[in-house]
Amino acid sequence: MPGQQTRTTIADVAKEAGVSVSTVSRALRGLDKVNPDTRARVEAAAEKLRFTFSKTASSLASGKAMRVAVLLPNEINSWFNANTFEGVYEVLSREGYDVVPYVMWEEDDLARFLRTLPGTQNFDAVIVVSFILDRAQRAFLDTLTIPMVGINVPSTEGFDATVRIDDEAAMHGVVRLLRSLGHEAIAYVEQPVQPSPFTCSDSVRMDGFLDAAAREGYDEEHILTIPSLSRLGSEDEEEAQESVGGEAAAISGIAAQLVGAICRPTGICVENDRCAVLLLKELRRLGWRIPEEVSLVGFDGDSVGDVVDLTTVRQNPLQLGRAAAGKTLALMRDEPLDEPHTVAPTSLLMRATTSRLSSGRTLAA
Amino acid sequence: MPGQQTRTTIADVAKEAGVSVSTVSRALRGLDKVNPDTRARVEAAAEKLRFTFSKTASSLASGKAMRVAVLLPNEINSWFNANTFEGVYEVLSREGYDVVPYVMWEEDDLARFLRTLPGTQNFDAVIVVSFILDRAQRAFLDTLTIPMVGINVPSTEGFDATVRIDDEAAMHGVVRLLRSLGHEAIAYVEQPVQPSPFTCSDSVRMDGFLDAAAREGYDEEHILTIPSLSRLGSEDEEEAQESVGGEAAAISGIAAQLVGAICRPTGICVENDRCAVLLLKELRRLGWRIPEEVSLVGFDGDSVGDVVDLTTVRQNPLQLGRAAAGKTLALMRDEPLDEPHTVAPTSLLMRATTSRLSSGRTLAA
DNA sequence: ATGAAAGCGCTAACAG
DNA sequence: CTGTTAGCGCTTTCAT
Repeated sequence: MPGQQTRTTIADVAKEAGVSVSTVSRALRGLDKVNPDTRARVEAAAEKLRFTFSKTASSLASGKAMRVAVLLPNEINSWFNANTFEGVYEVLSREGYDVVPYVMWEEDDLARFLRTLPGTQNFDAVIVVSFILDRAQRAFLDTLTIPMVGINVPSTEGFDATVRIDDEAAMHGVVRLLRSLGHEAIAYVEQPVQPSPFTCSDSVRMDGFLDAAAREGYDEEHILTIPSLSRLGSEDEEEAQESVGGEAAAISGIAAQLVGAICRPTGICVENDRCAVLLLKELRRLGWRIPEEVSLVGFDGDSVGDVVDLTTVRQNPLQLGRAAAGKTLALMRDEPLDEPHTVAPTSLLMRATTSRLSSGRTLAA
Repeated sequence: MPGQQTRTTIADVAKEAGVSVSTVSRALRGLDKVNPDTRARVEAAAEKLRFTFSKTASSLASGKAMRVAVLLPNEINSWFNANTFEGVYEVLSREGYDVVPYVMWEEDDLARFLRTLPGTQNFDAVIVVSFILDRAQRAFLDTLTIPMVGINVPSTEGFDATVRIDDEAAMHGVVRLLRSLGHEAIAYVEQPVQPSPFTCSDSVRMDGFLDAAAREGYDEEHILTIPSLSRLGSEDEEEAQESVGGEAAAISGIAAQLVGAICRPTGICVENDRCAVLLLKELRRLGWRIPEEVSLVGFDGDSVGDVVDLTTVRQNPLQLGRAAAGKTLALMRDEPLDEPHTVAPTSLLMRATTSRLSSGRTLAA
């Protein structure tokens, strides 16, 4: 049990190598203008003393935190968030940056986080994922001096760079597909149980669907929407449980709405694959023949869909994350960005949960 | 375009409030021994100046980094890693700690990381997930002064605390199940494509299986093992591709081995659910009737298994993460740990991919 | 190519 | 309860 072992500092190395601290700093950081011999001596001393820099001290002295914050809604562990984060991590960690996740549970968390941003150099950049910022917040971002990069944020305003997919266009593609398959009544299903009372940019998908449906000539009677429970203002706090029970119940509730609909939809689009596969299972259990009588389309390209060959809209959050990180890197280095705001592609993956509806064939009432 | 806006520091607030910096520090941190009036004045000044602390400066001065590192093998985005991380994050972020992930791709990364640990106070604690450390490394951990906490590490040696599931016991349960269902030839399948050349503690599962099989009276002819490709020393660098192609190919390779086995197994255990569902799909495609003729068991309790009602061994990495974080917190606060090393439960979840083998019934050769 | 010195923004004794 | 005084460990002009 040795006493409070005082950490070895750059000064110890300097003494050991017989040079000044500034020389040690230069040598160990690989800067030029250091005599090779000196450098070798310093490195040997550092090695011998098992010295490594204190990031904290370096940060304070240099003004660069070597740290970027990633703001995520609800959880780090959803398919989209986790993949996005991984992409960001991949690029930034390689360049020596720490990538620190911050999960926002309620609107207030975001506001609070943003408030801590100005004035102090805690981060070299902030990457914001999927949040819908109000006008005031976006204006506020403009006052900040560090790079702010958005991923799937509805507006580019306030951001130095953004990367996103085009949800509207993707939904339009889905609606066109359903129409071309002969579906005259369609439905959009949102993820029933939101993990927290946050409105994030997934919610633009439903609008995109409705917009596309209108353009494709569907009238109100032939469009069914099943919004998430939280949208309905159900304030049951029980719902945000970990237990899958709530989710299973919610899924069967959705299935019931679908089955009991006045104008029963035969073309269904679900907000994400995770939800879609559960609904698929439930609907089949209730006797719906998919894809013979009903077509189901997911969204994401999550591997859960592979097992059941779910037709879906694929996106690549890993790439989204990488792209955002690349832009962040450039911005931190004051390099010019040829295209600050980019749109990443999505693609319709046709698999086994969609098929042409035989004309004249209708579901029994 | 205002000039380099110099950040507002604690000194600015002090001046504004007409007090000393230390008073500001105390007031804003909520320490006692501060006159309520003074505190109010300071808070007003801080608010007015939009002041927030520089974490970096605080860390340097106080010696507490308020940051803990989480070391993860291969990727942050596997089911186990992501859930574990989320659990850790949940607990630690609530207490004001930054939780910083570090992904290790090769053995060297770990060694390098560990080397940077001594001497400098970059982290207040380190949480290590699933790594197998050699004797020298474990001994090294003992020399460190900050808390080291392990999750699913094979040996408690070198760690101040650990949380783990009992893989051996769980595998024993699986083997007993298969035996009781009447399976006389059994197989263990490892995840074919490892994301990186890392050996992490998942590999103890196969040993557990073999051990259990021996104890339950299976002889070598009736045990088939299909180790991961990387174990076989296949050095194809192509394999670590992102494309699912490699994985799909690997799965069908496994299926082929199973189908072509001299003593065809009817009870199969797969390292994890993700892999299991893919294999399930492929085996069914090849005409195997599961569970009527063959039983399949996964591992994890990943929600991918829900869709196909996969029988599996459930574990709860979220809880593992929370538990580890709790211990970490206690250690950082020098609180005593009543039980430094704990084992979390797993449970066998019987679903639709296992069933009793009708006696006398055999697969056609 | 190297050293001396002045901070970076804050905390933590120690006085008062 | 509040102010004074030293640093925390490193980077960075500015000399030399």
